[in-house]
Amino acid sequence: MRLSRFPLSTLKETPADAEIISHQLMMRAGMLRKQAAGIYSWLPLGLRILRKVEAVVREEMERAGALELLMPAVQPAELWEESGRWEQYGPELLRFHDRHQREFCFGPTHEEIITDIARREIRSYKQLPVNYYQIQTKFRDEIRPRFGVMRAREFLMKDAYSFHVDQTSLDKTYQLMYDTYSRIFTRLGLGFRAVQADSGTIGGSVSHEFHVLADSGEDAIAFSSSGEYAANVERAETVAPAGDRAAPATNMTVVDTPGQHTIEELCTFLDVRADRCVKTLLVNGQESDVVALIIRGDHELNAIKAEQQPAVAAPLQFATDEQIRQAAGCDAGSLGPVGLAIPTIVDHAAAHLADFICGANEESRHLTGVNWERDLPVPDCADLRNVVEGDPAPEGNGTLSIARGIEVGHIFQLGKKYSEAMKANVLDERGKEQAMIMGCYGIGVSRIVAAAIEQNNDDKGMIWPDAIAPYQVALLPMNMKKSQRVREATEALYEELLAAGFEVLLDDRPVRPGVMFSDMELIGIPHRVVVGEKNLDQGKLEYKSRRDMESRDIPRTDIVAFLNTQLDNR
RNA sequence: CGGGCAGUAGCGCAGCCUGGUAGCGCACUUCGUUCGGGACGAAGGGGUCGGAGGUUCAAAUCCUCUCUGCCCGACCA
Repeated sequence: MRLSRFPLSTLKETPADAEIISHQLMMRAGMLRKQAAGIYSWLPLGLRILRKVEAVVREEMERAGALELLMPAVQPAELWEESGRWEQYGPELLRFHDRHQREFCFGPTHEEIITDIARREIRSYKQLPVNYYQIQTKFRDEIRPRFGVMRAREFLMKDAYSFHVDQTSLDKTYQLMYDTYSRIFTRLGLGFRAVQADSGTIGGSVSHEFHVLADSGEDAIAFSSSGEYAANVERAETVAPAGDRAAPATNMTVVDTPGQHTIEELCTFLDVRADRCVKTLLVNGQESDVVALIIRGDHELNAIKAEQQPAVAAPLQFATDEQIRQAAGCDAGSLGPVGLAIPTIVDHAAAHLADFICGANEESRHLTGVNWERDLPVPDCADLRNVVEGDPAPEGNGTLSIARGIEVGHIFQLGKKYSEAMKANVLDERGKEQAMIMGCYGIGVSRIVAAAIEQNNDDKGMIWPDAIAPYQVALLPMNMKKSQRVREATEALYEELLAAGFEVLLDDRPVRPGVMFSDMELIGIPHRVVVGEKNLDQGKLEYKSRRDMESRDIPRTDIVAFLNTQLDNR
């Protein structure tokens, strides 16, 4: 491509609403234009990258024997009513109706459609297993779209759905998809981790997420030092402390704590560490009005774990100030478990404390030297908290570390949730009708573009891995306007590189060299060849990798062979 | 949904308090000089100041309503 025919509009200044580096660079490079909150146009430069990601995903899905199809973006409400999700899904589902007042939604995912297809197309176990996939635009009406295409409302996704006659077959395909995803992210040049995950609203049991590691990631993932265990913090299990609780050493004492409400304030006031305190959280109960959850002062409640407790109402909802006053006779900042006459669940770590500190259920009073059994009965124990750095790993040895990740892939074993609800049956070997077992597998294609930038950038701009670079080689003539030799040499080289199969971006604009350099660096073209008079005199060309600090001279005659050695996907 | 901030040229912003010719930088057009790291000079084009209503001789500026965007928001217990 000749840049003289490509409306590249790079910006020196960063648009004010772009917060993270990938969004800033995509805007500055002119890859994207925002049309509305969380809705973007992909301009030619950006689309080339998106299509490359798509191509790698498609190739690997084909290699894994999956079959591409294309389902409608607009889906009829009836199918969603059949699966029960028309009620369940909530405001994230964009709903509308046609001129006949029939209800539709813009698909946020396609379990209903694919299950409908499978129940019509698949009759016999002999046709199984089968794995269908598509690469298609989804819409999820996120509360707070942000970070450009990282968390957009409209986005491009690869979604796949497999159908099986038994669990063994699903296990096999699930493992194949796990391996395929690993291949895809490796080919895309991304640093990633597969982690155990919560399956959320899609349903099902077994599930893994694939995260690109980046500090700007919205998810926290925990992994063990031994490398055997990795899980989203949402579902990473804590291990109950081993051994017996220490024996009480002090008496329970009421202390005056005027104006002390937060754990932090209390710790400073009493000069103790937060792990000597417990905090008491009141949430709405399933049967009782409220339920008390007790966790150690330095720990955080895990909403998913709390919600899974039978006594706790789902979705998790904190008690109002009024409910708290009614249940405990005080405000939230003075709550404690002693003498609290409501159902109570305590986290393992808090249950292991001796001589701890808590609110006295009375304004400006706390209790110190509190001990389970002696001062109050031990309530039900459960895993209620988020894991923290240094916690013991739940499986195997070692401790947990926590890193930030961007979720770019998610695979689930769905089981029969949809096939049973929608009667997607096949005849098995004995001629008996059976609901098919399903798996589903998603990749956020547009999000990968942003994630790749988060992982590959410097102060000059993006640095594309060869596999997804919009163009592989930037060809920059120095002073082409004046120098006929440079012009002729560049034209010849351009044709030669194209003929050799390279994707070349020729900067034939009448601009100064500095502009070319900084533009090519901003848009992250991984390989750069400069044609200048001085080098031509010596029969050489100048090459520089986007990742290198220094350029080097390459004999003109060797350039094609040399570039072939530099590009890692040829 | 709640709280905060902001809408002025494609982008980044000033002007608003104290009403009176709508500005600056980048980008864009033309000419000239320059030409290996975002050049310089000169001359230009581009605006219903988010929208509606009001106050006033006069509104980007003051008042009311409204729309849009951005940021923050379960956890003081």
